[in-house]
Amino acid sequence: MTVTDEDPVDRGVSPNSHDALRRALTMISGKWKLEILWLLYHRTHRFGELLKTIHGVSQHVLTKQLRELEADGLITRKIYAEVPPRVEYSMTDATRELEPTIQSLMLWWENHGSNTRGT
Amino acid sequence: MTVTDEDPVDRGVSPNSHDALRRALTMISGKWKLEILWLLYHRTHRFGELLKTIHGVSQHVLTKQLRELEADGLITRKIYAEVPPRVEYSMTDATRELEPTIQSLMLWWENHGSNTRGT
DNA sequence: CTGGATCCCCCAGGATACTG
DNA sequence: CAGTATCCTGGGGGATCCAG
Repeated sequence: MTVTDEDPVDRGVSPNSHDALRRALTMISGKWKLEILWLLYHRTHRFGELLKTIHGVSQHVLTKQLRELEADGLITRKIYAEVPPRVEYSMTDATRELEPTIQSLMLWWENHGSNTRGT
Repeated sequence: MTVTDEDPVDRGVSPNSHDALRRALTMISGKWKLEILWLLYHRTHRFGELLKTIHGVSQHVLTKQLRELEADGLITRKIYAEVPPRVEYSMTDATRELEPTIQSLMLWWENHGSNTRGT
């Protein structure tokens, strides 16, 4: 320990780690992203399914969030060139490996976070 | 509302977990919160120290983020009734226990997140 | 069915100035 | 030194309509 206020390395991370962290958080901080990922953890979903299942989200926003998740490599978008268009979204390896972290956060929340400002 | 057509898979979580999760994420999603927490992991800091160390943040915003963190029980604010006002911020138990989760997220980022958009 | 294009609202966050 | 009080802007997210 002996953290002399000048020793940036002590937990095995670089000084700018919080910066990378912020980006990581941003990737999953969209209002519906967690719910989307959650559904995709179970199985592949079509756009319409997501729209129906996630109550309260509009196509516009859902599309946007999906696009962002895709750009961040968190989900895969597969388009079927059929007459009634069909698009399926599924998770990626990255998403799957993220799950333990999510679990970790959830556990923490249950222990410490849920009893503060309940706004 | 419960999950609809899929089996209650269970990764040890309740149906509405994504909701709680979002709140947990929100708690640490402020633009400077991670950096603040990071500094407080090392040691207690005064307001002025944080303001100087965290480049780019204004008093206004820093104050706001600190207030939010405090309201969420992530930091402690101690005021010394001295002539030159002194206020010290330090982390709480909750914060300390959150660290592994943060580490987990960081590791994930290094493995999967850093090679997508953003560089 | 999927998902653009528009318009709107709200608020986190930035800049600046003023006090106890 | 620490913290308010204003004012301002960008962008996330909502609603609605149009299109391939």
